[in-house]
Amino acid sequence: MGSVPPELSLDFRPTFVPKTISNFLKEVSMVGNVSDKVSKVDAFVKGLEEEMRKIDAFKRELPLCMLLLNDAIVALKEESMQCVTRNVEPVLEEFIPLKNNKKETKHSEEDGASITTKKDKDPNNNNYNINKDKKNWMSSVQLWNTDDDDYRSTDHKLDTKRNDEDPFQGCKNRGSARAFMPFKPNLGLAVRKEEKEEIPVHGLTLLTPGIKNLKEESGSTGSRTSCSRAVSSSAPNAQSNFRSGPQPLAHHLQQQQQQQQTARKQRRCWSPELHRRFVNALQQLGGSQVATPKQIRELMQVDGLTNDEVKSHLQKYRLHTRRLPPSTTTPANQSVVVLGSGLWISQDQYGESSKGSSSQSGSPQGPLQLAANTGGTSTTGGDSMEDDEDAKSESYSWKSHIHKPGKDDV
DNA sequence: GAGGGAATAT
DNA sequence: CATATTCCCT
Repeated sequence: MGSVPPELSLDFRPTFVPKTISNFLKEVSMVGNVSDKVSKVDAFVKGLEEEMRKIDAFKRELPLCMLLLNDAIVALKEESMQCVTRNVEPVLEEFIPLKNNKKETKHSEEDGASITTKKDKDPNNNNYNINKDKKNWMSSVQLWNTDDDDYRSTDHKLDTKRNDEDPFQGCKNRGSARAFMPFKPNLGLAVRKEEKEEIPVHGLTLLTPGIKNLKEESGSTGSRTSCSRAVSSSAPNAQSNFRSGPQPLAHHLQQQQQQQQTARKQRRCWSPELHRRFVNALQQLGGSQVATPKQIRELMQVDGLTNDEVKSHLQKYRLHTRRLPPSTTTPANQSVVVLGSGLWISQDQYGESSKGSSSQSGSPQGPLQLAANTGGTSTTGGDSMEDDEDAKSESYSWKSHIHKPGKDDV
């Protein structure tokens, strides 16, 4: 951190030649190596920032300078980001449907699944015939979905706020359930650290429903998470409810303990946005095989997300992907075959709401269920992808995102 | 504690 | 069956 970029140091070395931004960009664009590219840009930005700091004292005298500098910085940063996110020597991974595992038990290392150049040989194309029809799994855009929370009770306010950055906007329901989380009456309290009702995240908010389930440390030191969550009577398994009679306290405790033992955390499903971040993080970290849960979690910057959750997600992700051999050519802008945007989404919760038929009422766009879009975006083209996120469906699955490059996918 | 893998629950 | 959580081991 200490080093001063050449642009700033007083000793002008030959390395530093002032150039216009457009020249600079031109130059950078010629650089093949992405990381070089990025570091070049970053260095430049650094210089600009330093410059800005310097003239900060004179900002009143040089307002336009400030403006220009700022403008340049922002633009370059953007550029840099883009380099990183989409160009970063994409770690090529492809999805493999678990189902077909049988066939390709192993040895499918060199599957050619990919990008463009190889069409002459792909022996196992059949393996990868993915259902091109994507039943994407997201039905909401929220970060987490859980089965538990009932949406019907939320009275969406649906105000017209639609920030582009607000992941909520697409949310079917409870889009704006920020300040107040309508919980079921019976499960009143007990919000534990993990189950914060909402967690602001970089413009993302992560909602978790009220209750995951109870789990406390039993006296026997055994349990790992000694989370003392309030024992609301409405555990998912609601066994507790049944006999809440006048029984001795000991009994009660026992029951609680049993619950704790048996009770599991409510399943939370990954929203598209969340998953997008996940994938993004993976890319930055060099692929699912090398990224570690913690790193991923930190990169994702999602509050409330636990290592375990990431780990689990990662585990599954790895199951579905295989690293592709660093393709010889690697033109740096070939797109990666990553699952575009699937996320876990809860399984039931959507359809069945008995009373508030309009359950999802909130969704601004109306209840688009299974989007009919079957068109697989042909990834080959360039870096346009990850746009299929709007499709919503009730189901989720990795396979729905597998993409087969070959035109003839059978 | 973190990571990986596997058992188990949903 | 697929996914999510938890357990076990290192």
